[in-house]
Amino acid sequence: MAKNIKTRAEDYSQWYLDVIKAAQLADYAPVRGCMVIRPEGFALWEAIQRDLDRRFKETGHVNAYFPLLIPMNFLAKEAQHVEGFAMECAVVTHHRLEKDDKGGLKAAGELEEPFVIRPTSETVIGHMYAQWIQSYRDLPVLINQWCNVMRWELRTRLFLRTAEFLWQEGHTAHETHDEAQEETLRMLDVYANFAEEFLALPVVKGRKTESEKFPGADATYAIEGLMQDGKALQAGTSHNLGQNFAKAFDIKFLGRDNKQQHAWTTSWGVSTRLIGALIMAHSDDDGLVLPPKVAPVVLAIVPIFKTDEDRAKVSAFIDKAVAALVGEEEVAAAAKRKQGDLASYFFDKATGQRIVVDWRDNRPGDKQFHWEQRGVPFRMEVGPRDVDSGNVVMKRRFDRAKEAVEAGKLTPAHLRTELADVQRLMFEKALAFRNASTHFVTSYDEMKAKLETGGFVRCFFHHGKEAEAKIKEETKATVRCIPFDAQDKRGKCVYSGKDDAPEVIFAVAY
RNA sequence: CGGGGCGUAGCGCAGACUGGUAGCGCGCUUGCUUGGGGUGCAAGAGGUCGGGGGUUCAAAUCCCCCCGCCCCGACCA
Repeated sequence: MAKNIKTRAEDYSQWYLDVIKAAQLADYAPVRGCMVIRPEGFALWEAIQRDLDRRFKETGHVNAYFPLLIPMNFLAKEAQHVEGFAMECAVVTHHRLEKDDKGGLKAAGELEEPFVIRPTSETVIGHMYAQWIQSYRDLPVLINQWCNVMRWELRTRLFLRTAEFLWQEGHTAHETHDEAQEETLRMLDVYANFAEEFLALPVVKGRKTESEKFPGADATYAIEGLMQDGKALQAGTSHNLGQNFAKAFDIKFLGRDNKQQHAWTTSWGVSTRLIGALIMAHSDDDGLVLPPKVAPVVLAIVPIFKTDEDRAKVSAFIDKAVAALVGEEEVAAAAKRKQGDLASYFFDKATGQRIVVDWRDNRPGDKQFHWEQRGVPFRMEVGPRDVDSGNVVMKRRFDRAKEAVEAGKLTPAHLRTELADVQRLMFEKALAFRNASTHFVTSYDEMKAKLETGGFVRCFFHHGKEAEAKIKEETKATVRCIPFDAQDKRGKCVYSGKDDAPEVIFAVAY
């Protein structure tokens, strides 16, 4: 039992924070609502970036960078957009500091027009697109940027909702409505595939209702995941912005028909919130559990020895095992860059994933907890007994399975197969949980009862601002989406009793 | 912004009511010991007691003002 982590049953919120702390993923920053992403946490973001960026490139997108500061008046140009974001913007009003009479500092140089720190970049990017797009020949524009944004949230939680967070935002411009719609759904698919294949997180794809959509969008689509406490988490969104931003920022081009017209734009994003999703979806009472594809360290080897003689014996055995896994060349390279008591070897150069041997002068139990809490998919114990028997003990983090493996079988192919198995099993486990936590209801009473226990509640519902607000008040649940997989099924609304309502998914969400 | 709570070592806290040498646990450093799931012992380092002012021979402690943080609510593509 981990003594520094509360159990999920005891206190789910505290468990979440304890897991983050124990795995050293993040820390609170000196500024309210902000976090420091520590190396162990940032490695997860890097893995996410690496894989997603490849998927963006494969769908024809390129990266660029737009500025952090946005003229305040830009935000006001799109009516719904300002409505949605104005309240949570941080504003820069001065451009320099000077000494005050108490030996401190005070803001000098007040700006004529304040800037906002970007809460999202539709406005500034729209402004630039207006200059770049003149003809249908300039379309489509398919740009993504990786950056930070700031939203002055009143209540924050590490990774899930922080005042500043890292994300990527794709912004595209197209010649026709249909093309923009196709792009919007294409990127939703990219997110869904990424979540399921890479994060082992099953998601539901669907459209947001009017009251839940992005301010300024014609339509918002999202992927929704289910966390272990039965709450839903929006894991990614893709917006069809229609011509709203094109009109607000004057993105016009001369079409094939020789007429001036507004472009059709989209935007889509995922954030460091995905790290929160990873933790909440897979981790257990012993700490972090990482899907192998995300794990910076795939195998941690814990040597066990008492005497110098044993140590030499164990060390020789481990050297051989590691060489079989990473190759002699990598062993030599690792020896050169080695610092401290952790030997670190690249198992996969393309992803930077490593194998570590923990030579620190701690007790073996300490080391087990150390790597366990960090979610490392496999741990291997090697002691004199193992050297003598020719077997090693492999421990699988995901389900604590323990297996004696013949040393000769420890090949890269074997480890890759094991990692792939865990990746698959983790997805299957999460999927089984989600399916077991999804209920179809036919009455409002039944819906309320199911929402009490958490999970996705599917039902026929005539969505609309008023009804949704009322239901949220009564149950805390919101319409997560109008799922694609319901196709065009129609039925009697659980709330109004009227016929011909579409199927939606309700859940209490983060 | 409304209601409640809290600021004392890196972290978690006691001390305050009743003013009198600033403490405990964890962590950290060093040494010995131990080593197959969080060993044990010993020695040691570490402090503007959130800030300013006041009362007093004397303030972490009493009084006044300010600042910050946390929880509940409002807010949250």
